[in-house]
Amino acid sequence: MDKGWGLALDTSSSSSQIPISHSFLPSKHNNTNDRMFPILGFPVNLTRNANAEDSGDRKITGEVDFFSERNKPSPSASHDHQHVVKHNNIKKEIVSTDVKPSTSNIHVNTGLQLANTGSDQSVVDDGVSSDAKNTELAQLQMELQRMNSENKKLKEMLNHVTGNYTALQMQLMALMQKNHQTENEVVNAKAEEKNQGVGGGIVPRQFLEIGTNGTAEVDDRVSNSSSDERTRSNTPQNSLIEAGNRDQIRNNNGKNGREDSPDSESQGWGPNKVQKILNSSNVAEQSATEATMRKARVSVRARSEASMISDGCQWRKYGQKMAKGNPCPRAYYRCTMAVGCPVRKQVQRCAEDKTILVTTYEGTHNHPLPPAAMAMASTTSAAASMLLSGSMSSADGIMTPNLLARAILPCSTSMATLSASAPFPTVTLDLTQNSNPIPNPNPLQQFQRPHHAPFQVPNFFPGQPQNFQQAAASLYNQSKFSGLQLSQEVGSSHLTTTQAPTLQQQQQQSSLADSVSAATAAITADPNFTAVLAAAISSIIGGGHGNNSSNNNSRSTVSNFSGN
DNA sequence: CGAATTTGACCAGCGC
DNA sequence: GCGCTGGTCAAATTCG
Repeated sequence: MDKGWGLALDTSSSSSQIPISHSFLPSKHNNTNDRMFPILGFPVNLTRNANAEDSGDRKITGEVDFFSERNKPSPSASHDHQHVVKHNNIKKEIVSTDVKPSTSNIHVNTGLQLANTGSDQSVVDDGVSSDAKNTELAQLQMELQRMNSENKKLKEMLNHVTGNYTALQMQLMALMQKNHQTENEVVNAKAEEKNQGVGGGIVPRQFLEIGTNGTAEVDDRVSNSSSDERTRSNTPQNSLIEAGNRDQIRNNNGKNGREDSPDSESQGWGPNKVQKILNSSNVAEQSATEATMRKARVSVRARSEASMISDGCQWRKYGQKMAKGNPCPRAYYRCTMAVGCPVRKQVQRCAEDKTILVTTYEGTHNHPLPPAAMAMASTTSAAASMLLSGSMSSADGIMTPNLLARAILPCSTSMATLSASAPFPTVTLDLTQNSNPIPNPNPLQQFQRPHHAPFQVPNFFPGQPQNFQQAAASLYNQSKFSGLQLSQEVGSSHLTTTQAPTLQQQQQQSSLADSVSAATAAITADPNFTAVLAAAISSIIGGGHGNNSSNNNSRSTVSNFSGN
């Protein structure tokens, strides 16, 4: 259940274990076992009270690392009441709390007590006067204090923003889902209205084929609703016999009279779906819409040694077949994160290169997604939307492959391809190809994340690296969840790399935002998608009756694409 | 013991 | 009509 959730943000901690931007983190202090956590380069006891003010009530004794070589105390200082710690081969002296404060025994507001000279300020071995040293120390102290408070503010801001971001993300998902239903109702109402005009409650197939080419798979799916209408009114068996209704047929006429398992019943594609459809035209339309979306497929090619990439969603395998022309079996999975989620995926290794795992997604999740699943879901969903949107309405009826390639993976040269000959409109995101090493001016650059070995990342498995760049960050981050492994080579050559494992928390904190942001930035690079997205968003904002632009587009343009 | 996976059977579409 | 293929189901099996 928790697969892929390992990087979920935890901003609820009441302790001081607040993830800090790794830019502040020196690589040395990476062992959290010692309860030292670096803030602005100054290790501070992690267990301090988070509510403590920055003033001296956070006195930390014996766990304070000295912050600068230049502040190295005089070696001749008395050690009577001092802890002596060694760090970075520098002997540092820390006054214990029982030392009375004095002008020479400076209290740093972070709780540090610097044993600069202690009572031995008269001992100055470098010829600098104690006043000058004290002045310098005071300045450093002030600076430290300022940076500390700034750091604290930044942390709070970061936590706040991250929390808001996650919350908004979930709200958006919920809204989209809700809007989807509302839209279906509207479409259904219009359809019924027109049905009455046509008469007999029988919807001519052409009515639902907004596209002119007429034979699109999607149209078949869309016509499911009309079939259902027909079933409701006339119930001719043969009226059900058309593409996309075999499951319903099986359910109605199934010679085996199979008892549908709760599982299959719960699935949007289960045989009992027809009963639900018969009971609710809204559901029928919704299923039709889902079917429409489901027809659009997004195939992701990535190198992986695992049998399946876990993309943050929960999948249940329901079948496996040997496909023609491929010695590797094809596995069928359905999403089990929510009852009735229509999303399914096929996983198969590439016949030519068995290190390449081809995952084909189909459908749209009808439930909120965990953050770990957001990246992949939004990426595939966006690709599917583009596939079914006006982006397809180019002169030749097929989108320029590189357009989508650039939109989804802007850094790539031709990582995304479209298949018009396939039975279903399919977009393939190829993450296996080497992209050109030319530095990419893409804004996604800012989303580059350091990459490290798969430390503590669940479901990380060894795999062959892909040399895609930062624009694949949308998938890069999800890959950290999913187990797609990016190479160290990638990380080192194309992504900023540091070696401090303590960056994990920072990565965790930022990966979600980066992931979604990167995907968003990448996807919205395409003006066509931007238009679709804008329409979708405006429909959401406008009360949920505009999102059908996407679906209408789907219906109207996908036929251009099916080509069969 | 429940959940997940495996696997053989079933079914529809499609081409011949 | 027949065979092939892709997709799905569900009983049997395995796994945790």
